Amino acid sequence: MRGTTRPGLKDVAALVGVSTASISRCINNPQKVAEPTRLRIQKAIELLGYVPHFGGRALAINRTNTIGAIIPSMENAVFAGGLQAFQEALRHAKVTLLVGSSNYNATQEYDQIRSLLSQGADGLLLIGKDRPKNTQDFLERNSVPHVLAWCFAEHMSSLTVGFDNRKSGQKITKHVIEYGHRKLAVIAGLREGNDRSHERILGIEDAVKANPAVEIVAIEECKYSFNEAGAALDRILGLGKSPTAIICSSDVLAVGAMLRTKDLGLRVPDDLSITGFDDINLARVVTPGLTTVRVPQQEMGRKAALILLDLINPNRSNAELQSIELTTPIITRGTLAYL
Amino acid sequence: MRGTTRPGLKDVAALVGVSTASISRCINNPQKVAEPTRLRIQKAIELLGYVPHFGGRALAINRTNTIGAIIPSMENAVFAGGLQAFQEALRHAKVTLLVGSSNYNATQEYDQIRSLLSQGADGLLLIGKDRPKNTQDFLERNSVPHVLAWCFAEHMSSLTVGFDNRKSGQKITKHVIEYGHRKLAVIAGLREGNDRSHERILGIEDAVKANPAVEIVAIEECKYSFNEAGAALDRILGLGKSPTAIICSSDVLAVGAMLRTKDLGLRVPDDLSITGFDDINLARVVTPGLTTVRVPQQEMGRKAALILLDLINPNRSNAELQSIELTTPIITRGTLAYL
DNA sequence: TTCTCGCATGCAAGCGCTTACATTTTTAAG
DNA sequence: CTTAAAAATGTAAGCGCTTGCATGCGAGAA
Repeated sequence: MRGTTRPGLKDVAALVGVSTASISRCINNPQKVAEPTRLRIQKAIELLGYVPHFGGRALAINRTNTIGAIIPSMENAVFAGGLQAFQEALRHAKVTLLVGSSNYNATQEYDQIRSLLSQGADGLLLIGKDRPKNTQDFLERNSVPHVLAWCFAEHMSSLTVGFDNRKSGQKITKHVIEYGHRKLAVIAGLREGNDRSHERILGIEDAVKANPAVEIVAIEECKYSFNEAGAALDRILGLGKSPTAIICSSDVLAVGAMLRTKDLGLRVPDDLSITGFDDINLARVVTPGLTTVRVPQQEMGRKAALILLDLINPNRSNAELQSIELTTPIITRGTLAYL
Repeated sequence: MRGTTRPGLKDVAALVGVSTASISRCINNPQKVAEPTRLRIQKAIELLGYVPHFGGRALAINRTNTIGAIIPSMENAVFAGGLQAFQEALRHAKVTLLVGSSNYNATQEYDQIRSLLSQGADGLLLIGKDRPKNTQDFLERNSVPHVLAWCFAEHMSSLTVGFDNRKSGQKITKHVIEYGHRKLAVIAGLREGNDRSHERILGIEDAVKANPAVEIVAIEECKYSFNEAGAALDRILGLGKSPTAIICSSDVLAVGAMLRTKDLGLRVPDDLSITGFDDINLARVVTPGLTTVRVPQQEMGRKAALILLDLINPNRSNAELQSIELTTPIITRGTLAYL
């Protein structure tokens, strides 16, 4: 806020006729101020529209009550949903949310981390667990309180709130295999610097290896957009290996593939089965409904917030906080056919 | 960042053997420091992992390089998309984004405004133009640099970047009427405290009034969720007035209504036409595709960011900034039938 | 009445950084 | 080599807020 100088503590103090200390106390420790004074002060604050100056406060208490979150993309509804829940939980604790997005790019993430910290973030929410050494080092050297969401790992220096991407990938694949599919193809997000995508693929491979009759005829990586997914589908079909099911590592990809099948005149699931991952609104809305893996976005957001709030709480109970593993149920709709 | 005390300007100064002023200058005005000194300082900064203390800096320069955005909900993809573009533009200017959400609630919005400002936001992005007097007053009295998106108004104390919701509502309705529909119903977001919804409804009424043969048989308001929209559809159909088209003030509502028609065994558009508003991914993905109004989310986000950056620029050209009006094309897909 | 104690309030010292101004060093002209 | 101007660096005064400590006050105990 620039331009006119806003009212400061001393303006309020002058108006009320007390010292600035009392005003400050009235704001931070109301019970330390006598009732009548408190009321007069509150009235004056209201009247002047006084808002404490952030820098001053931050400098004095060395704390900003701000938490940063860096997500790969706001455009994917799955992160937006998690972020919404995260923010909601922070709001209740009067903590503000700083947001950055990394575009699935490690360097951008590193920059954003530095940026958010230099903006005074008391703690950080990050997505996923794999990051380059320099980023790791930075977090450790500065002992930045942080939690990782969208992943789960027990023995790690960071706390995590999420699910096991590999197991989840395995689970949906088993499910597809149980439906009788033997020739599978995969459309996944770019693995590079994206442990979620990477692990989901590993999980898919786990399930396939466990069953000699099953094979993966193609794995295509692409960006998270309908069109890219459509192109990936084209490449897969172009191979002529005729898979009966396409396992996608995200709903966006799955829906992109479905859209493309429609253009090609193929029917889902009669000609081709498709599964997704995330269970965002899209999955429910396409026809037929997308069989997918539900990711507990809200729960991750909310729980991550609680842990983070605890981590940055100056007088926190020294009880050790634990990583939290959540489950990822399979949501059965219509895109997966029995063979 | 808490815990270990981080290195400060004087630690760096001590290490290099110069005054803190030189360090500061080296960071903010490198050209004011002699080459060799500069190199030694940079090395020391790197070595210590020094990051300027946000509060101190903010206090000294009275600026945070932070901009706040308060959107009604992150869960609606239309805002998420706008926010993403907004953040992207800010990032290029090295400005950080603070986010709040209001849940379509004026009081929460007011709180968030205060909160973001007290977090030091230099400027604010808000959605829509109508807000209670206390909020307006607050913005003015503190002369908060801000821009309003998702709306357009020329003669207003605030700058706007968006489109005319009323005209857009009128336009889609005209379109529906041109398709031969005479009995219309409306499903809209709660008008209360939501000028976008309100104006869209007014626009719909404008179009209807212009044509005596056309009537609105029902207007139902509800929250932005599939289920609420479904319930609204039930109420409308329960009236027995058999409208031939439902105009929805948002894609989420339209898709919710479509989902419900499917459950009821009605066919869209054969039995009932439905139109949306926003043109988010959902609209493209449902079957049949949703005929809707495209809202230029990215463009609004990006342009709002540019204006805001200009507004908070301390040495800004005094060229008057203008509100920007964008167009909202109608996207024709399959949910609107010729009658 | 006098003394104590406790509560409400004021005083003033920083928190880490920037920057106008003062001082020193370097550069270049004569 | 002198000297003035320019460049580099140092000094120190805040920015607005919090908070330990000092002060003042009234109430209850002796």
